[in-house]
Amino acid sequence: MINIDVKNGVPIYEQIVSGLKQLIIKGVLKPDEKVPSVRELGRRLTINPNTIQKAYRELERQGYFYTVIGKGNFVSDQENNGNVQKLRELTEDIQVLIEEVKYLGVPQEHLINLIHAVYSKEDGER
Amino acid sequence: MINIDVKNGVPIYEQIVSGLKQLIIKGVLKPDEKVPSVRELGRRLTINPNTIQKAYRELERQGYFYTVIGKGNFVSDQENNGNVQKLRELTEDIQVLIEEVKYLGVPQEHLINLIHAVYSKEDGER
Amino acid sequence: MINIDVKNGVPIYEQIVSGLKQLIIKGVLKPDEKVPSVRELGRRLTINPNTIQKAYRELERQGYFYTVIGKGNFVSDQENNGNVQKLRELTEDIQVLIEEVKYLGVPQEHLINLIHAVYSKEDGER
Amino acid sequence: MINIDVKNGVPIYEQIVSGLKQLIIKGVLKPDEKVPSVRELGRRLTINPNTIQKAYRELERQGYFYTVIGKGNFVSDQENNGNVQKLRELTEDIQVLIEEVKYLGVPQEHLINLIHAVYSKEDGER
DNA sequence: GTGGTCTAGACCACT
DNA sequence: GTGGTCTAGACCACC
Repeated sequence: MINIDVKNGVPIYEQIVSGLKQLIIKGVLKPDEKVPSVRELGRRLTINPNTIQKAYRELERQGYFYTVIGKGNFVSDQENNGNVQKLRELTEDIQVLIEEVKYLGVPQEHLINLIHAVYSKEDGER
Repeated sequence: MINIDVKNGVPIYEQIVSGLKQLIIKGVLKPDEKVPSVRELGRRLTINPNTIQKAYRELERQGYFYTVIGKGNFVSDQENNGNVQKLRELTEDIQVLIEEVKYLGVPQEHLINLIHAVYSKEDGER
Repeated sequence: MINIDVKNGVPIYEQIVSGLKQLIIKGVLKPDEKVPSVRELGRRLTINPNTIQKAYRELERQGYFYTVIGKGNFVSDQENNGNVQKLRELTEDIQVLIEEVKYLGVPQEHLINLIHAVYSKEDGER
Repeated sequence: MINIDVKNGVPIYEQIVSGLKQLIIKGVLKPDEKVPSVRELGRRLTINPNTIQKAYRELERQGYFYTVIGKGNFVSDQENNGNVQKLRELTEDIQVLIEEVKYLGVPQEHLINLIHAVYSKEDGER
């Protein structure tokens, strides 16, 4: 489900965050679907549940999860998300990276192709 | 010159790295130009010179600086930098971000405009 | 474990780097084995942990270590290390030295014997 | 005559030392030949004569130069050099490097070929 | 003056 | 407990 690489220096909880985010973005996990419990996922990845817990809280903070006490964690629907703020940050990040690769000599066609590629990809089964 | 926020969680030396990288990319600092000495910049930002040192070594490692012992640090020329590896990583980062904003509902025209905007901007006087 | 000479001009952290590299090469430290923590080794050698840190980061950069935050440092497996660049540099270093001893009158048989000796040595229990 | 690269971090005086050593080893500079004065070489390389001076002193210490006061510096003849000590150090350096490339997977034939190549090369005009 | 190394001691993030 | 960051202050090598 998610690949964790303990050797690459990236904190494990962050790898879980981006891993789950990827699954949501690719459409593998769909809105209102239940995600595994912290203990369950901890057992599967042989990782301390505390670490999973931390990742889940972060995903909730970022608006990808919502928690129902006593029931578990679920994937948020992105429709009604006050995501203006997040979008601005992401766009800014993209811009900084674009400026960097431009400085390193990448032609803009290369980037446009990349965008086309991403947008023409159908997200699995979303 | 650079704005440092000591309490936003991002390590100070990383903020210096990205700050100076920005100045180089924007063309404010030009190839072979001398950058402030570690002590000088440390004084200006009221930050310990050791921290500046760490940032400078990182910039050297990434190919943006070169050091002449006893003289100072200088901006590298980007011409012949074996930057294939770095470019691949950057492109991958961009792709992940693009996928994320796509999921959040950003139309691809928006991104294409962003690219055009960046590429039509003339970098100061580079 | 490692002998440090603080007054021979060679930086302490470099002595630690080559010392540990030797232990790895000789097979005393094996892949995925944990190495002493920075504090622990600092205590043993009565050297500041920061200095050990610097050595460990260098070993990581050279591909001999990997770091798991919160767990410790471990010996890397050398299988898939993009070490082409490193190999070229090492070979060049060897060539320069060979030219130098040749000039000083060492017969080539002497060097060939040296190579045979090194290659017939079994590395401990690797 | 000698190429100095101020950008690569290697102290300039060391680059001069190895550069001149190379010229001697390759046979370009022959025993008892006079080498340029510190001021002359400093002018040619646009480098501070103090730095050249330091390099010359180091070459004298290593037995490659001898100084005649009031006349200048000359290339030593290697015959009557108490070079046992130096040879031992060089051989040890070579051995360490050989062990390292062996660990990285270089076959011993590769090294033997390297030796043959160096020894079959005729040193220009020595 | 410049960068490079080292120490002592402190605080934080990760597991 | 582990590594990662930061400070303050010191000494050395290089030019």
